[in-house]
Amino acid sequence: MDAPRWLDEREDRAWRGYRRMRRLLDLELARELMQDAGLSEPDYDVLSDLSETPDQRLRLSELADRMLWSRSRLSHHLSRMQQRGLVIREECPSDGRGSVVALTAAGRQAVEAAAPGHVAAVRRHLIDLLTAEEIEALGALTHRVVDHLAAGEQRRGRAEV
Amino acid sequence: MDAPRWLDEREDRAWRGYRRMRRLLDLELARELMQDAGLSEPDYDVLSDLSETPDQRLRLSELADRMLWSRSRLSHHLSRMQQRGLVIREECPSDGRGSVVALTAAGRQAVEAAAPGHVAAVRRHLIDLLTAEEIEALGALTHRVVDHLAAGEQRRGRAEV
DNA sequence: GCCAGGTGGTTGACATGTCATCAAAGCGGC
DNA sequence: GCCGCTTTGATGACATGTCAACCACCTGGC
Repeated sequence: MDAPRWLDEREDRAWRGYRRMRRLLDLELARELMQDAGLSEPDYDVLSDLSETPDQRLRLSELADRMLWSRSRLSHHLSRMQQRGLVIREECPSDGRGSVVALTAAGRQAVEAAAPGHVAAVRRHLIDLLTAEEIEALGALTHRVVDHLAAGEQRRGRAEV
Repeated sequence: MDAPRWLDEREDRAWRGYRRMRRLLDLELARELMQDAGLSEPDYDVLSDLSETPDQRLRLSELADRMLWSRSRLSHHLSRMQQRGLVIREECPSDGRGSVVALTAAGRQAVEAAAPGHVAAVRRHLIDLLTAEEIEALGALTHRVVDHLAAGEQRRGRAEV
């Protein structure tokens, strides 16, 4: 193994800052969301993704892919949300194996009630603290990293049989 | 409630990119760390923080604060790591309630074996994909957000009795 | 010195996420 | 049409994290 290239001071600062921010920002957003709307972040993400689709419904696998969740996780989570009346499972007309999740009226109300406050929190704790250039840079850099990771996954998918 | 200020296109791009990156980067780093070194990210963080202290040992509360973990979580996790022989609990000489966690020889070996690969992964999937300006910007922006959140916590701590 | 209240850490019950496995249904070659 | 293989989603066992309750000990006012 070659001598490892450790992180220099600036790199280390960025990396530690990123991890700290991730943790604190998550905690705070989750805290406020739960307090104000009674939803966890995963709840909100599911409802939000569903509410953005034209028909307020999605195939499970499609939703899982969008959210970068495993099918198993989604299935468990939807069962809990279904218990609470936020979503409902329907049969898929075009594929007998499949299911479709749909937003219920209560689910739609829940996202609509939660969204303004949640967006405001995201602004207050992140977006509004950044300059226009930083927002631009953050968008560029995160997408580059995401594309790189997605490409890596592709490669791995082909490689390992 | 005022009309919510939704995110504009650039803000949305940054926010979505951030969340996607967070998820994918985490998964990939955790995957490689487990595969190469048999450690989870929480394991690595504990070992890494301990190995950075002069004496390879810390009070539990001190470690919990540094890691932004609850005491409960730390206690549970240390029990598991202790089972595996990576750390050991000692009595605190100066405070009869307290405990101290110390790195074992095996624990030290584990971090030292894991570190080069992990740093390389962080470089490969994040740091080396960014320009010097982006690294600088990421460091600045994350620290600003962290400071803001920490200040908010302070305020809340005083406010709610 | 002693007691009231705070602090440090552990614990158990519960919520959530992961992994492996499974059944049911689709798909494709023959 | 049939059979093997894949895909979809559900499920159960397990790992991990959270929350509230708890004990032991410290600390400060009296």
